[in-house]
Amino acid sequence: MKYDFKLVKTEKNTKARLGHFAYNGVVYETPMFMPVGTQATVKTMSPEEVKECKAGIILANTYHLWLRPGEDVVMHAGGLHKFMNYDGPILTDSGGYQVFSLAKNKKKDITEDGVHFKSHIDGKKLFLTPEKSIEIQNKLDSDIAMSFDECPPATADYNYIKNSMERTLRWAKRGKDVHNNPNQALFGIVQGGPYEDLRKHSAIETVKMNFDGYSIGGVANDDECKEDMYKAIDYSIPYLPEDKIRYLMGVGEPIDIIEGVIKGIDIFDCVSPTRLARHGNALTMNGKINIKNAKYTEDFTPIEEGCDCYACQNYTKAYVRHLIKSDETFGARLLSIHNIRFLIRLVEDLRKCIKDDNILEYKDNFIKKYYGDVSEIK
RNA sequence: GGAGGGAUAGCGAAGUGGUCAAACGCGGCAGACUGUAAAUCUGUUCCUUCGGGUUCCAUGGUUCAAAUCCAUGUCCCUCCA
Repeated sequence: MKYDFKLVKTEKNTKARLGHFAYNGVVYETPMFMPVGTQATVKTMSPEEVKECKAGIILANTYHLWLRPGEDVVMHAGGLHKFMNYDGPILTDSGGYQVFSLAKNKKKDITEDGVHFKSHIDGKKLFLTPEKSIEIQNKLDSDIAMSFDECPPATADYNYIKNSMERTLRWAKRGKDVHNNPNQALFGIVQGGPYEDLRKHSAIETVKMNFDGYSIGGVANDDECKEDMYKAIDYSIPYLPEDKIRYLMGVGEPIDIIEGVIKGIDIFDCVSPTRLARHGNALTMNGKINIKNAKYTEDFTPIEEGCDCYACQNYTKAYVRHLIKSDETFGARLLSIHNIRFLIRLVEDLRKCIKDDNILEYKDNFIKKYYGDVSEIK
């Protein structure tokens, strides 16, 4: 395995953990936020810009790269790192989430063997199995592969989630059995919705298979409330080993990252910083702002006062607003840089809090600043 | 000088007697976005004290009823001299 994870410290008042993730001679600290680059690119950003934001691991997606350009093309290019020119660690998602998100309103057929569904590009019939997902990820040559799981919708009932979770366990075993790349870590995924018994069972059984790391999935789906997400974490964490990385999949919002860290999560990923950026929104410690709003027309201050990112160091809200309103790609790029850097600054703050044992105080102050006087957090 | 065509909301553009305060696109204003089918999607966009009021170049006319028909004027475009 190319990386080494060490738990360094646990915060005094919570379960928050400080860890060291060593990769190719570089030590990255956890908690960490991982930018998402589904199609082997963090949308609008160059790898150099991603690194300037002090990113560590980034994500790419098995499903998308399988369809286009095809895993063999990436393999012939010399693997994902060479293909996309990123020498930091890369994690590939298994495609399990795409079965849920792409086929949400379309026909799909989830069987014991795998999932039949249709390509979002040309409608071609596709069949993805746990073995196939691992095989593709092997060819992509990511550093961390994810098990192929099912991500049931938040609206699913207990029985559906129970059956789905049990199938995900069988799929995890099948994936692990065919995974034989010593240079690639393989993570298991805990499912089970917001139910304590299901999460517990899923966590215990997944850990028995001895993966290199564990993630909590099926969280932050459409319609899911924060309480259910927090339950999913609380019900899973006690059964995960201390010495392995814990990954909360698809999260997220700044407050959820803070809660996740407090509950013992080490790494996070989320599309929101880059998607929000492309849609004209900037994350700041004083809340999310919509740079398109008329009030920023002549606001010649940085996106966020005190931010050390390239966008804030060199450009004003008025300029970024102009770019976004004019549909210029540079605007989306500057906001993406800022938002990625914002979440990474957030986890930097949290790491310091773990060292200083004052993360709860930080959370209280964050909520006051980010949400203002509003007592209710949506 | 002659022959045609046209003027519709901020802009472009449908509509050619009533169901028109007027499709649609752009622009404007705002909202959503959590392992990216998302540089996407949604709402709203004449005025209003929410009863109603005032619109489709202008003026006059026909009609129960006009953005729509008629007359005149103004401006724009194309073609022929």
